[in-house]
Amino acid sequence: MTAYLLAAADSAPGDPARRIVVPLDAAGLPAGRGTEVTAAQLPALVAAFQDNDPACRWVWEDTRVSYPELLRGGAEAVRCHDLGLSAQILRGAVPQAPAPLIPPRPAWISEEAPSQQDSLFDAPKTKGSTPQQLAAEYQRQLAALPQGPDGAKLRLLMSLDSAGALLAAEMNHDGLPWDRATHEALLERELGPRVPPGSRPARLADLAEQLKLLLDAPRMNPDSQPELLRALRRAGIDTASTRKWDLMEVKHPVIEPLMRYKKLQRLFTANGWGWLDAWLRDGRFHPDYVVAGVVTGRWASHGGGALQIPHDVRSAVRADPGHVLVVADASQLEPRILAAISADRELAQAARGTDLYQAIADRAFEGDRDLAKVAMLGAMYGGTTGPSAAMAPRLAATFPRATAFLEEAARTGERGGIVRTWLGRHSPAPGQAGGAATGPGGALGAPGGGGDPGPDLSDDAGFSDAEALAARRSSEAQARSFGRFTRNFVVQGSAAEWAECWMASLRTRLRRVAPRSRQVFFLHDEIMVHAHQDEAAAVQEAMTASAEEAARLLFGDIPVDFPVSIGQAQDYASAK
DNA sequence: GCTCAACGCGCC
DNA sequence: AGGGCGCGTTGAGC
Repeated sequence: MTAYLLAAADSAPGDPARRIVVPLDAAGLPAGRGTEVTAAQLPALVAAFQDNDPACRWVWEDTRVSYPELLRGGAEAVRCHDLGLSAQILRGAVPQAPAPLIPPRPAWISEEAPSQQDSLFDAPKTKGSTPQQLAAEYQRQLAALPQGPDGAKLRLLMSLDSAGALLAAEMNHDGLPWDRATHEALLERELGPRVPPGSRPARLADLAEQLKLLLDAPRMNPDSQPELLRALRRAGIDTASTRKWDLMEVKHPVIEPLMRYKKLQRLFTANGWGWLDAWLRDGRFHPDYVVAGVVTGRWASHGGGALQIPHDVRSAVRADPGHVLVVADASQLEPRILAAISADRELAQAARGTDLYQAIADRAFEGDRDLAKVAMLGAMYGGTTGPSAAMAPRLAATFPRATAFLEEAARTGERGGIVRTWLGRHSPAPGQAGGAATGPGGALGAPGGGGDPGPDLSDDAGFSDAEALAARRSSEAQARSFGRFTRNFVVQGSAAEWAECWMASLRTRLRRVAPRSRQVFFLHDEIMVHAHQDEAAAVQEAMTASAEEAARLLFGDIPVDFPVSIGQAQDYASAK
């Protein structure tokens, strides 16, 4: 298999941007001078290379920069090696390796203002990497992979993220078919006619007036959480917050209309007419996907909340005439992944067949499926309270290897350690993780080892005993929080690898068996294909076959099933 | 005028 | 005292 490096060529100021394609040998070294062409000529050249060499791989710095230009020119890459994503994988996995020769990739790239980005193809004004630098980085990455199975897994992980990046660019290019009329009819039915910016639609205005009356708070703004909370308290409602969850416990005439207000307000602000104006182009929604944008390796997205489309709004996702939406999701993916990565034979047995939770229930919970589900989810998320905690011992007795695997991951995190997914993606070090998982210790210092109570701060000037105790409590709470993070990381991250493998396998398969059908959406454990009606059956078969291939590629021949449930319909809401 | 944190809720 | 996200609003602070 040949690899070709695709990079921006040096060009003199004022010259049109040029691209260069350099063949690489097996070691990743340039094998020749390469071919230099204009941007407009590039898609045809890429297609010609692939016709000659259908198994070739394109090596480039950032798929999000290089690939859209090819897609716009009508060319599709068969496979690629994304140097940025691969460097990101290596950075965590092979800390002793030399530093990358290219700068870290930006979190995301704005399509609206590409000229303001330091992107690869903005040459010559920006300091883009040279072909020589990129070839050297490719060589460095191949050399940094350890020998043996760990290296092979990391290599597979790089391939998967790279394939994901190709698909992400393709799905962004094609867009998700979206019917504005259906969406607008839904908005009008729920909210009333569209109103000018700055005012509330009729239904929201009515409900707001009702809330003010019921709470006897004529000046209250229900969109202001502090004002709402004060008004609720004044009305004698004892609630910890204005959260839906807390309010459900309360008995008061205001609760029902308040819940309705919150739901409609959410629809209005997150997926209302403004959303349509901002994100819909020519009947398609074009979200920016960020491959491995989540620390666990899951995809993230920017713009329009692509991964949080509410169920009610999904009816607006509609197939074109002559097409159908085929939607598949992996059933109970995470516990099945747990069975595979922990090699728990009993859990693997339970994972044969389509209803894993019932099988767990039959083994450990006298057939109580709900209890089994709560217990299993609690074990994977680190639940420490309620029924999930109460059922933990029974789960541990029945599935000792799986529970020990999770406990080990949690203890590693509590010590401030690092865990890895099945293919070797590493968790961030404590304090490196973005968001809530800030790691144990924090500014007060991580606990040194398991059981270490931490430094005695009471000797330090300015700390009272009470402050020292509070600091220690906070430090221990942070350690437990990081333990829950690493506990979940190993499962969520490995599941993301399986799903990306499933998705990449399907991408290859569809080009063979359903060339007029396109993958248009990917949501953690769910794939949507906009299928030509003549190909819908072939798409379904491909989805099942790809799931089997993903399991085999990741885990080999193990006795764990990964069933996918598939539905098809004209719209997304009906297809699930 | 801007940025940022907190809150709350949508998805898995 | 349950993991991971994105995003809209409000309100505080600069």
